[in-house]
Amino acid sequence: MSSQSTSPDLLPPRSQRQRRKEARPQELLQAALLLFDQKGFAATRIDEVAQKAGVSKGTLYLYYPSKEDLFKAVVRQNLSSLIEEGQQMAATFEGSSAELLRRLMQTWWERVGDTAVAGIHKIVLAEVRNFPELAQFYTDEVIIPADRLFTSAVQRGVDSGEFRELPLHEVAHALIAPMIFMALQRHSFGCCPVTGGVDVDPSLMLQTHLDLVLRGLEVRPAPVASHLP
Amino acid sequence: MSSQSTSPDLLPPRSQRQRRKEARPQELLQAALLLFDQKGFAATRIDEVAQKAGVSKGTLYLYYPSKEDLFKAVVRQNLSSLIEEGQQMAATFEGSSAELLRRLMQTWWERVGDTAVAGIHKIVLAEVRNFPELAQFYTDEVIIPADRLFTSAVQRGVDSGEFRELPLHEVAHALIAPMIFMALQRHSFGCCPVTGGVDVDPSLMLQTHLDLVLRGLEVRPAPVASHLP
Amino acid sequence: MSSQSTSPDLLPPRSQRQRRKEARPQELLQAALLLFDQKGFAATRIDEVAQKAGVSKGTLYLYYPSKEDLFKAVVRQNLSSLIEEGQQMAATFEGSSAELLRRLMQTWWERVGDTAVAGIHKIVLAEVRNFPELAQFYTDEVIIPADRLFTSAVQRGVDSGEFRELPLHEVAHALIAPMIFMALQRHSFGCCPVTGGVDVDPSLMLQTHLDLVLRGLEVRPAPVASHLP
Amino acid sequence: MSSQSTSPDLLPPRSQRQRRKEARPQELLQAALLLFDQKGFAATRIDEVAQKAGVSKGTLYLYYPSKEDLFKAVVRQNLSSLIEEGQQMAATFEGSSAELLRRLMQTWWERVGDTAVAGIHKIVLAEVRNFPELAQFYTDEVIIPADRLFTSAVQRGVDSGEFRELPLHEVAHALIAPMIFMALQRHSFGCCPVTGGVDVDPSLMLQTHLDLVLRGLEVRPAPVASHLP
DNA sequence: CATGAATGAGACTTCATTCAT
DNA sequence: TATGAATGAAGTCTCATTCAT
Repeated sequence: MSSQSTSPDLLPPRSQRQRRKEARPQELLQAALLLFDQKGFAATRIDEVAQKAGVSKGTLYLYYPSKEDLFKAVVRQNLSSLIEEGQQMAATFEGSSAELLRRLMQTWWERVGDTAVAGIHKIVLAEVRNFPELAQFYTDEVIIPADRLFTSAVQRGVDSGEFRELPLHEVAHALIAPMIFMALQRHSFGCCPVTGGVDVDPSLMLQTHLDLVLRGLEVRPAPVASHLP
Repeated sequence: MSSQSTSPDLLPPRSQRQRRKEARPQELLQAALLLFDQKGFAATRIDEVAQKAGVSKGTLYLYYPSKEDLFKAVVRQNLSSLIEEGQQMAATFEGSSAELLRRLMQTWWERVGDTAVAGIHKIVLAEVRNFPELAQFYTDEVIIPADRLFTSAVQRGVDSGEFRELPLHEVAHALIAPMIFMALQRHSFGCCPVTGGVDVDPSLMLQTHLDLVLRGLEVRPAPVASHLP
Repeated sequence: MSSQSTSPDLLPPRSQRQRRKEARPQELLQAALLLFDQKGFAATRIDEVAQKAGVSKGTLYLYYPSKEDLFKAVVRQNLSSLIEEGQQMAATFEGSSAELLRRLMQTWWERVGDTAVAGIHKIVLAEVRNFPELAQFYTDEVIIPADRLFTSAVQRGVDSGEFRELPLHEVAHALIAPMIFMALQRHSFGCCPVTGGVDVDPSLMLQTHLDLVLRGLEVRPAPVASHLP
Repeated sequence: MSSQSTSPDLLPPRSQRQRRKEARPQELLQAALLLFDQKGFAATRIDEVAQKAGVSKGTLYLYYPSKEDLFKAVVRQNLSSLIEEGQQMAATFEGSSAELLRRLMQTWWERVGDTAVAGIHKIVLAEVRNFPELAQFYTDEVIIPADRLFTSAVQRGVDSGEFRELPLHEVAHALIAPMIFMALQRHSFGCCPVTGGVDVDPSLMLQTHLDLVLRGLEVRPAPVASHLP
């Protein structure tokens, strides 16, 4: 006890209440993410989010003053940070550009496509028209940074002579779209499995897609020159 | 009856009311399609659909006993015929398989991707979880036939030696996903343009995507350097 | 029956439903007036208004799309029409201006001061700050026309040489303020009678007030000239 | 204890916390007065009062166990002293009764009409029905003493032969009503100025009103023409 | 004494659905 | 068959009050 008073830099003892308060945002965001993914934006009830986080409705409003704000917080926590991480990785990557793209997409699949986070994009696609303010927010916070990340990686390959010259945005789009789309599909139909559904294996899909597209990007010698190194 | 089928212009004169009565389902489905596309399922109000179709709310309920039934009718009307048409085209197509794929996708873009019909898929992706019965319905009615159409076209190219051997479902997925995804994107953000949004040009995108994937599918001579370590 | 078809200008038979529909606005406005007067704007519950009018909450919203709109309708029905009536009376009045003022104020007391309508002004005074849009509405719809009515009557007296020249707005204010104030007082304390309250008799008050103010307005001969006709 | 009362400047030094503790009720009442005036009773939030007073919501509840109690405390603090002061002034006044009334009303305007205190009366008028217990309280504490103050002053004028004999309560009412009413008006519309509002100048109003009423009160020689039909 | 996180009843408003006409 | 007035459950959000610390 006396040691505590002499070393104030030690964490002061936290009351249970304080500890809960600090954990609240995390708990609320996690509950919100799962429910948004499951039901969409409009169909998710604030009460349900609060209940899933173990608090009352009023408490949720203590932290997020509206449903839209709650959604924005979920986006920020789950996507903005991830994109930034990807940018770090790309900036320091040393291998080939094809390899960089493989890594970026693999990471994206593990961290987003295969998790509830993918549901966020689903919501945006489906409901952004009814909440125009969210459209701008998501564009600024996610679409533009993500596009920048992928176009940079493709540009890197073009600069190094590894890739052909192709329209950057469109290539980036072609790269990520199948993955996002597969994620959407799985998050919609995947949960309540239907009989006879078309099963696409994600890792096989990822591999096939990369195989296709990276080969398509390659600069390759004209067939007659194929025996040159 | 036979006289009617042979001389449709000799139908006994119908009152305008009768004629309208027969057109009602069409008008209602059209109105519903546009509004579902614009607002999604939950946010579309029955009143608005009725109003757009020029009838009262009560009348709509005469034809479709619930909102969900209305939606199912919209799905049925708008997608089955299209897929069948594609199958016809594929069955009688004479050119290369690459060309067939180009045509299929071009057609899909014109008839679905660039129209309100694309909104149906958007809704299904986003809200099917809240209406599990629709998942099975949509799978049977749309997903499976569409997958069959594209896998057949790829298989055709493999059989003829035009394409490499690759997992069929996954290739089909990789083919259509970027197009559907672009359609979704445009149907969400396209309408309420945000500042700084990433603009993807559809026909450039389509061309780029086909360029990439068809090249990726091509069987090509193994590079001479392939036997090096 | 045949006579009906030949004389379409007779009122068509109304269903009970139709009759109720036509009476609804009246019933709702009456219920709203009483409750607004009793409880104020914020403390009046929409449910209670609907219940008092014998309909459900949803029905009220069919006629008045928000609480503020309901309030505006109450104002329009009860005050705008009354002021217009007063203007008619003033325009055609033939007696002295003092008599005109007496009549205007008598009428005001009977139709407003002594009825629930007085509660409307109470609400505006007390709560208009919280609903700024209502301030403009009430100013345009009530304050300005009422001021015009009274200043005109005073001006009439000044023009005819009956009244002294005094600031018009201020005189009008001095005329109506005690009446309004008495109405407010009675509508607040009057209902739940307190022991020992200061009882002001309305008609005595009205008479005294008019006696005071009209005498104050009179142009009177300087005392020395008092023996002239 | 006795030493303290004789040398108040020698109070043992108090910690700042102690001093603030003693000032708390004052600060809370002041904050409450301003907010009640600005927003009315129902629309004033306890949080806001506490925040304005620089304490937490819980602390406010330590001093005033409910919102209603807080309001009663505000009434008590702000009105009793003022009325008493007026009574002092009236009791020792030496000039004419007309001059006394002028002074009383001038003072009232400066100390109440033009300050947030006027808002208290506004609240009482508007919301006392929802809190019936407050009606009795306010009558005893404010209405009766104030009435006594003004009726006494009028009676003084009547006794001295300066004023005509008229019903006392009603004259008192006619005297103060326009002032209170103007205060109410200004406290409602004054803050959020509406376009085209009817502007009444307070001092011109006060002067006009006194001019009218005091002239109306004057005993004056009967007109010579009074015996004509 | 003081705090402020937490509560939960209750407000306004919306909208799918029903049903008398 | 067609209407549209009426319903009432359910949703988002507010705020006076409580209570563990």
